[in-house]
Amino acid sequence: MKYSESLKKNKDFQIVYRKGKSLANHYLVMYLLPNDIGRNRLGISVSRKVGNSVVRHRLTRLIRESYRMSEEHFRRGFDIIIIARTSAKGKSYHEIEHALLHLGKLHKCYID
RNA sequence: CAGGUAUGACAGGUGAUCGCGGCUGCAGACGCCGAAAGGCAGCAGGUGAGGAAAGUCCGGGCUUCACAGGGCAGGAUGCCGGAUAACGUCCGGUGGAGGCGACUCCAAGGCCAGUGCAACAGAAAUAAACCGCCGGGGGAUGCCCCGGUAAGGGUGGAAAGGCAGUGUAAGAGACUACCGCCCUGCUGGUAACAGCAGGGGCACAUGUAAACCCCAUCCGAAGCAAGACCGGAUAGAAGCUGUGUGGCGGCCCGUCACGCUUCAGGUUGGUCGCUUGAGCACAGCGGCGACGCUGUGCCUAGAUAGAUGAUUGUCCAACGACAUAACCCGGCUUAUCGUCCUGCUUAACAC
Repeated sequence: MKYSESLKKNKDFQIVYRKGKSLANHYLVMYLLPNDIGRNRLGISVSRKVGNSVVRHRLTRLIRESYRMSEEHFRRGFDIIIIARTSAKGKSYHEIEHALLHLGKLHKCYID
């Protein structure tokens, strides 16, 4: 992705969980923490409770794709973690995308 | 035709746009990141999950522990022969069970080595007389006593081989024929076993060994977070001192190495292992078959928070099931929307 990379280390996840702001809707939870590298780092978490490996992979792909398609609308310089909730299981791309953008607007990091 | 049965194949196709992981080339260049080891951005080309990738139930390779040793304990397997690297898998047989049949199923060694267990019911459960039957004695009606009897009744998963006859007071392998069982011999078969002949009257007498156990065969352990290498950082304090600690799954030996234990703190980045392999395809030969041999051709994911997706057009049997490689193979088991090929079979029902 052009302006973003993925959040990998467990330690970074812990920091965002502890210090970041969180907002949620029916399908997703979003944690947000400003960083100082001028780029966004995206982490996606889908717990085993949601489903088996195939279900979890599909959800991460849908979330990543939704973010990628509207990447230029997000403000830069944040660590973002998206958590899929159990109700997101089996939902289509459009539903997931809608939920993600809704959260972005709530966090005021999404600009039309 | 329809049903059944066995085996095999496929697992949405295709176009456009956007996007992702390896690989090769440009390129041992230039640039960038990093303390270093090392790594990365760009363009082009090509490539990129399954029949079960799953469960992790077996077996093997590989790696390290000492190239892995002795004994005990423990575990696994269990008709015979073969295949294989190996197996608890597969193939071909034997025996048993089911089905009209094609065919399917099987934890299929040993309770005349020993020990244990067998609820309830039943008179009695490894031991037998409740009813009945028969004989004798007593009493007078519907019974009592003694003895014989396992053919009959009843209980049970199982009651001293079955059935028919002879026999008898009534009965009984007490005796006889047939069947079964056990023993011996012969014939066929590599063998499991089958067939035939002769003998034993049949035993300390039932079942259970997914009860202990016995017999035979096999098994060292831990796992790719295995392990090898490169680079960086670091801080100690207290205690114990040998019949000590660890390598080595449990115990005893044996053997090798070494100070050890507790508390506190810090670092935890990179490369390799990582895909050429008991590999795949085709042809020929050998074998009933599993499979083997030979020849020719091919290279077909390799991530490390983890790549196959999204949008849309179109086609089909039309919301396309189950389910995502993580060191690699051989199996087993379980999940699954459906579609199709081929062999074989058909009693009853329908035509």
